[in-house]
Amino acid sequence: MAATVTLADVAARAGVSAATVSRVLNANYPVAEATRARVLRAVEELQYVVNGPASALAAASSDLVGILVNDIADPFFGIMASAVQGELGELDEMGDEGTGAGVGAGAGAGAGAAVRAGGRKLAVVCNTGGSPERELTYLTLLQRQRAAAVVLTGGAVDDAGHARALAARLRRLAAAGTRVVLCGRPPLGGDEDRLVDGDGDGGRDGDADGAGDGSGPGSRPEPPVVTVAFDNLGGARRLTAHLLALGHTRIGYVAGPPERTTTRHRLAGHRLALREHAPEPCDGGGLLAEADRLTVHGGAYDRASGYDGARELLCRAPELTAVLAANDTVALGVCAALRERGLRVPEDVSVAGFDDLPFSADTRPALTTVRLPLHDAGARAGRLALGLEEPPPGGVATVRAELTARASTGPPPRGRRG
Amino acid sequence: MAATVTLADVAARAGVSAATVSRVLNANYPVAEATRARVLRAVEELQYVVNGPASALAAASSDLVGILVNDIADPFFGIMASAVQGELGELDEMGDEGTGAGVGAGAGAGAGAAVRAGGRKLAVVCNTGGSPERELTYLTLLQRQRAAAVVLTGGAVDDAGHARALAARLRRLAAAGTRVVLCGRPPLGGDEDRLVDGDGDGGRDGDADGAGDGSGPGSRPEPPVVTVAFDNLGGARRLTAHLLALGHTRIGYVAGPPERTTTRHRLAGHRLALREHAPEPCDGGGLLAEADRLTVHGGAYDRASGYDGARELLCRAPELTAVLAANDTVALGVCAALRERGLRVPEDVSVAGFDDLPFSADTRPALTTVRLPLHDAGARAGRLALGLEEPPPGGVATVRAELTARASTGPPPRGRRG
DNA sequence: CTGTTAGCGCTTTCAG
DNA sequence: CTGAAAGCGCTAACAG
Repeated sequence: MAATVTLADVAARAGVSAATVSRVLNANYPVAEATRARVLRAVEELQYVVNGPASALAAASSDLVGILVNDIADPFFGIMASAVQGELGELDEMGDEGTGAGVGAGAGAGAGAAVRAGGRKLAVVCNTGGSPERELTYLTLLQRQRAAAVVLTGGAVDDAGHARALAARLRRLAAAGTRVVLCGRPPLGGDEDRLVDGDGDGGRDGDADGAGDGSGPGSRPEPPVVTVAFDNLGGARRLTAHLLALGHTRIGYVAGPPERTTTRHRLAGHRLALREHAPEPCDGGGLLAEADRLTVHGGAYDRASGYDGARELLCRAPELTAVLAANDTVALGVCAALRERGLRVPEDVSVAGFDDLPFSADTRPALTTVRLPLHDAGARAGRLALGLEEPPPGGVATVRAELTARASTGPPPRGRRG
Repeated sequence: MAATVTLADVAARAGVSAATVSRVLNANYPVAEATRARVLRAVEELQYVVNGPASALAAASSDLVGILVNDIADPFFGIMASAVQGELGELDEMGDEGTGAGVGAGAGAGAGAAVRAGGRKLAVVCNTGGSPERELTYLTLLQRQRAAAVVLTGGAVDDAGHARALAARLRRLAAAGTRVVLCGRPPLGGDEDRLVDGDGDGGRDGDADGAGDGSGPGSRPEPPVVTVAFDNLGGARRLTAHLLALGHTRIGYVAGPPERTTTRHRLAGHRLALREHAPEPCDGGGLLAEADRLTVHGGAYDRASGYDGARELLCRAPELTAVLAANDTVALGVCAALRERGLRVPEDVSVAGFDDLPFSADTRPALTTVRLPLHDAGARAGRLALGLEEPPPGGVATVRAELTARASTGPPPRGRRG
């Protein structure tokens, strides 16, 4: 176990002080070119690798950026995480190398990587499995590491207790200098619970379409937790409206786990559309009244939930002509269950998903869904996490969820029209 | 920005020494129950969070476990990563809490997470995007953090230069005490290049089944890099044999990026089956001779490569009756291209994938593929990384790749039979 | 069982 | 431009 080489070793070898080596490595201070070269050579010869903990301790900061996801095996998160990470990674190669060229070239590919762990961020993704406890745990771990930033992706668990605990920890993180951004999840202290007590922000977050540069100088208090949210409600509403317009009135809904914000918002959008459909109270009430019976909740956003949910729905209401799924993966399961019953999609039953994951365009029939700009949202979150982009006015950007009608939805079978 | 609270603050508040607080937090030393409670309360009141870098520096070790993946948006990696992480996460709650119960209960859910970041590992996944440079970079970063373990998943780039650089860095990591495990990738210094030079370890890595407490000081030889590999070659061979048995002889192959080990091994298996098919040199030679013309390489393991590849193949050899894809995702693209040409699967052309990702059973027609035990392999890698499981003899375990025949393959169209 | 005493390896003023 | 020195916050022997 070769005694690990330290800064001091490099310094000795290069015949300079540790301070100088540090300055060369961090490129944050002028150093004579000759000295610099000597140091770099020593680093190379000794295969020196900075001791992260030590430098983090001394500098009171680290280059860790944490990305929390609910399910790493789900492309929904994979795509966002990948986009976030992509933004961070782009700071590559010669940021402010000062004297430039020589170094990058001189080091050579393989070995170069060893030396330059310079100003690069270590983006890591943490899989919470959707558990609030693990989420908190990871946040603690990240806080412990003095992470530079944290990005939380995907819906949250909508429980007052956890929401409060989470908000508290997030604010503490932010206060400690870690940038916190929410991506694909509602703003902190969401809908039912303001939680923004002590902050005393006078004005409502009014500016719907802020013309703003948002860099409102000076006056802004603590760096807030910034959010890139999806318009789940709006998307779901448009999706249901699409079905309604096709003539469906018996619409089943295989929702996600009931405690998740994503589930709730999509469901809310669905019901909103239902309510809007018939201006007269009685009719609208009719569809809405049905809604409860036609909604089942799955235990996860997975294929199995879709399969089981659709079977349940079919028992409960064999008359339905359309099934909405919590997301595309769930929709896959719904289709499977339908086929098993000998029902054709969309001739007998229309099916729609949500998210527009890559495979959705390739299923047969191609899946009608609501497109979420996962990649863009993730990239934006990444930039926000790095402080490369001005936070949106109010700290919250809501990105549009676009109806993407494909072949899995069509008019209800003749004679069954609403 | 509330000045962060330190161990000393907690110690003062609890009226004990810093050492005692440390002992309580790490539960690695006897502490009087009363004192312990006092400390815990102080921690709670002060919302203290351990400074990771500081403790890592002092203890010369960290609780970071890195999982490297080629593409985090690909479920292939997501599933493995999730499995690895699952193993690490299971160490949860009261490992060796000593005095037991009281604490876990006393702390309360939300707050509990804050305190106990005890013996838990921080499993993080790093997305290399398939780039060898980024792989090296992440390894450096991880080494910098003195990671406890590193798991590299998925195929490698089969280039002598990179292989050497990678092997070198991996061995250095291992030498520095980081456990290194390869999952779904061929063993280090793989097929063409041993690379185990200068290490001068007298005895072979002898202790096959160390009765070991593992903490064996000093005497332990180098902890080897252990591998959980997939039998890509065997799987591909069985898959092609399946097609051959159905009567196909014009089999197209949309392979992955040419430089990847995974691509090469699968292709090798395919060709092996082709060669084996006809004992007579001339026939076998015939199929093999065709193979080159019927093989196209994609730039990635994605849908687009499948789509483009299939189109190319169709131009080149409209007579083919089957198309093998680099993996299931690629197969999706292949099917899309085929459909576009008005070709039915499997009536006109059979299609098969590889990996058996979750969606593969749900596509129409259900995809014939080769099932890889992604989850099991990941879990095993996780256990290996934690030292929870004895390394396999020779340090390499090869897991089977099983042919999973479904509806997307069938006999070639009448009159076109080989 | 608990306090004291040294550092871990690096960054960073502050002087040259 | 470079060196010297003083910690960053925690852990790990040692003594009590």
